Amino acid sequence: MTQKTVSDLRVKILSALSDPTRLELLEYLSGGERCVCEILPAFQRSQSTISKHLNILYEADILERKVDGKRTVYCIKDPRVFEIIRRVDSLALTQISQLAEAGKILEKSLNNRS
Amino acid sequence: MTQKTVSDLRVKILSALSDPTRLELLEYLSGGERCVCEILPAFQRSQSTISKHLNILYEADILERKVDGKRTVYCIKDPRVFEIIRRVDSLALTQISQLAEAGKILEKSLNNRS
DNA sequence: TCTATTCATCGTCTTATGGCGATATGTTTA
DNA sequence: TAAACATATCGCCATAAGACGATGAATAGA
Repeated sequence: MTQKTVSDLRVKILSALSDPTRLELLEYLSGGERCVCEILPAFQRSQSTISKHLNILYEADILERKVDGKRTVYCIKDPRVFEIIRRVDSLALTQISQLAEAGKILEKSLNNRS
Repeated sequence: MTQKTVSDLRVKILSALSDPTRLELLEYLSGGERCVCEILPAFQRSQSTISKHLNILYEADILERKVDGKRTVYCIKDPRVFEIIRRVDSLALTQISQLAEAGKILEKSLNNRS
């Protein structure tokens, strides 16, 4: 039995989330389940690349997969994944505003110097 | 000006979080600020490796750094990073329990088959 | 000023990751 | 059963990432 610890799984989940294409895939799937043939035209990546990304999300237990005839349909397994992403976005937004703040202060001191 | 979008930053944050050593570093720093010479003996990694990991967390704006004499002190910049990690853990725990559930069902059906 | 301490950075190696085209597999449809 | 379709997988390449020891730069103390 391949004993999986929470530590292993969380690294796997976070790794799966740390790619721009995969984050876009999740956003795309937030609208509901989609088969690969719907997903493909929405992304400027080769079929093999998209398939690989979907599989990484599936292996991380983030996506669910069901085969329906000759189609394969993917969907979000647990919507809490979006809560995680939203919290990360929130952190990122704070970082951006702090950067902007620092920029203003720098600008001001440069003006005063002249 | 290197324009940073939220998308760029969130990938950077998530990438920084997707490594077991760095997650351990964050846990270690959850107890408060620590200088590198305190951190080092707590980890079985070379000094250069730890330094690099700390820098990745710093570059992702997750850690703050202040130089104090010949020491460098690191601390958590925004405690919300732990909320993110806790949510990921929560997802991971759900996955584990679902795995355990599936295991039981499989076991049962194997017993019935005999 | 010489030495020790603390830490970052460099160079190198090995492995992981993302990308693609080509091929394989399974499923409908003709 | 052959052809067409939908996906997964393979093999390859290029780049990124993690690890380490060695070196460099700054500070503190003798």
